[in-house]
Amino acid sequence: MPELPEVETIVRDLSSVLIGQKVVEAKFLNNRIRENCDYKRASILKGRQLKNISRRGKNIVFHFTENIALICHLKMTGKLLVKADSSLDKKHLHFFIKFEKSKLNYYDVRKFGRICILRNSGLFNHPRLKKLGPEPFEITPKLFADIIKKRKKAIKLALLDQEVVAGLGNIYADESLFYAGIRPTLKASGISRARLKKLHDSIIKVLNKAVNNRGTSVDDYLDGFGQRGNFQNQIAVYGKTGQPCPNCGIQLKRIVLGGRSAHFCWKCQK
DNA sequence: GACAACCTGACC
DNA sequence: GGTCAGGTTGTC
Repeated sequence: MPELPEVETIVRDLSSVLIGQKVVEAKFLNNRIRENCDYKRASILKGRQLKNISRRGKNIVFHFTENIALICHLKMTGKLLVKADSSLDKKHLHFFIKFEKSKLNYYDVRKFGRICILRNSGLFNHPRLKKLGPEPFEITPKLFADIIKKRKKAIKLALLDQEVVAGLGNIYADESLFYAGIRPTLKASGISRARLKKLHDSIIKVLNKAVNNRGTSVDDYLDGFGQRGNFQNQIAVYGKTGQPCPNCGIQLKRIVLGGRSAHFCWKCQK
């Protein structure tokens, strides 16, 4: 499940190979993943050069010459690989861009992911980018606390809300709350500024560590080259229900919050 | 603020 | 055969 560190890893992988190359061919093989944007046909990309690839929250943005951009959100099971992976079933290949020297393939078992090709002028106003909160790495502890203080819902749900902070998902929200010693059910607005400073610090540390480990392959996440990440070996609480807390040793708990599982230590997180 | 919907594969 | 996984949108 790609969150900020996984998406960041993919962006770096793809950038190292694809930037500067011209598009030879591009095609949607399944229209379900195509969003209704400016351009329905991927062939609009033909002949254009890839200038840059960037990340905003969990979105990947490809910038082409002549003011064309492509936004991709991987949702749950989307994968962008710079070459065909023989271990992935071809029936899940839904989009591709053939460059001069490389081919970029989009696989998605569940077809939740979305790809949209649009003019640069509309990029900023795309509904998925427009409403995003700040990037965790670009926010001061004070501003982070200001934003959280305005939210009345449970802190875990505030962290998952992309309009609050962009890029956190279930794994890193659980991990950050564990290191900050904060229970996921606490009302966001009631948490002290001192504790929110610690939470901000935990988020930065966890995300940095995960990026340095090329993401978490707890399920089926693969980077841009089809390789698994390494952070799953360093997870403290996510998916560890019933296992001992790495801090105090009592059994970790799982509750359902906002329809999603939250994993935490009953003793260390108050 | 809760919850269904979108999908499929993995697992019981 | 039923349940679960979770990012995001849409609906009540």
